[in-house]
Amino acid sequence: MTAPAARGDRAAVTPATVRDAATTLFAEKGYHGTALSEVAARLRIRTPSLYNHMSSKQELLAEIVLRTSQEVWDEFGAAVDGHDDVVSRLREAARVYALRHATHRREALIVNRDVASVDEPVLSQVLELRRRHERAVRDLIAEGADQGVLVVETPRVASFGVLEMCVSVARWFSPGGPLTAEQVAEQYSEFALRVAGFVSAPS
Amino acid sequence: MTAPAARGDRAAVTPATVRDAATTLFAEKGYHGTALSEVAARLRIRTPSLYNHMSSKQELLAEIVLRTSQEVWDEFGAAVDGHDDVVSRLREAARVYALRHATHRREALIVNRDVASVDEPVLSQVLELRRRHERAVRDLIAEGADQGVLVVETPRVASFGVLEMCVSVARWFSPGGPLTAEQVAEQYSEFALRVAGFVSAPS
DNA sequence: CCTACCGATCGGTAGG
DNA sequence: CCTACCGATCGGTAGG
Repeated sequence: MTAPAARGDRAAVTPATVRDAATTLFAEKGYHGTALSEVAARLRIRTPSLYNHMSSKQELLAEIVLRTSQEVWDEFGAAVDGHDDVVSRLREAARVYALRHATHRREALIVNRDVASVDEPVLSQVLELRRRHERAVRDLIAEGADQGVLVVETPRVASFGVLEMCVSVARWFSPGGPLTAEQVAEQYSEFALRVAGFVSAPS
Repeated sequence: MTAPAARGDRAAVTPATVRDAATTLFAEKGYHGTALSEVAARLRIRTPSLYNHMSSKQELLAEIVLRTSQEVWDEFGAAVDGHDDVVSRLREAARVYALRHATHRREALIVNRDVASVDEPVLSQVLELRRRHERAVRDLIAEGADQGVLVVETPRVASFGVLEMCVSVARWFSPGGPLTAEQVAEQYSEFALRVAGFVSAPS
């Protein structure tokens, strides 16, 4: 346990910097595996000082998870907007979802690992946003199957396959790797169409 | 905190029943989110009595994770064995991997959530087993691409897509749902071939 | 932003 | 298998 450094060595602490430090540590060690003393140490302050910028550890988690879930739903809407055909809508939905999981890896890992630790009433809000997103993608695939442009046995299974494949980008992608987040998202949007049974040259 | 029930109300406690109770709770609440007192309560005994059947909480986690990782690698070997062509090998590899994640959901959730909490030297053994499995699947896809029976931009990306898609079955599959584990595994093995760019009727 | 401190709970041990 | 108990650590508060 080292003492905090002198004033000049540390940046200003704000609610945003506290949330950012918590995001890094929750992603790395999990919500229950992270002590607030570790969050404080990252910011070079003492644990009680954190309470000038947040109200509780639970609030930090709830904010991270709710904000992320809301952004996912908003991005989905923006992505499918302006595309009329179901294949383009599915492609864009998968692209933005995969892209987010490459560019917001920490938040994605927290949501997928610790969403069950979020207290009510936020938990219900988060689950509702997730359900809406899942439903929208499932409906997209079902619609494509009805139109005959997609070929799937079970839309529900295919939609889980597509969505969870995109989610998992957060688990292996590295910003320092050979591919950019955009390149990976592009490949994954192609994977999504393949899983959904899209054939560019129908027979 | 209720007292343990009378003798006749509880089954015999053994190392296996302790591990099973821990598996259920670790999967549900995470390793750090689970107290040994909860494991004991599930077995209707007091916390110190657990130590007659295990040596530490960490040992429980290490056993679950190592055993599962070893089984994944063994199953992969058995699945590809006896198949000569790369497409059949990939199909069977994906099928058994998806099937395992539908039938061993608790263990899968623990491995994917808490593997980083496993202490050395077990952690290194686990990571080595995972690397071997990943490498074997990547090599399978690369080989198929070389032969021209699979079409992928980047074998590494496609192999992550395939593997992580199968992993995620553990996150949504329900044994009481409309599909059996075998039916889901069959669909996922088809998804895997689609992601890897297999076309049954080559042009 | 800090020191001092709180009650609660944790994993684990002693010793039957 | 239990009761009794340990030191350590947790999230959080008091009061500057």
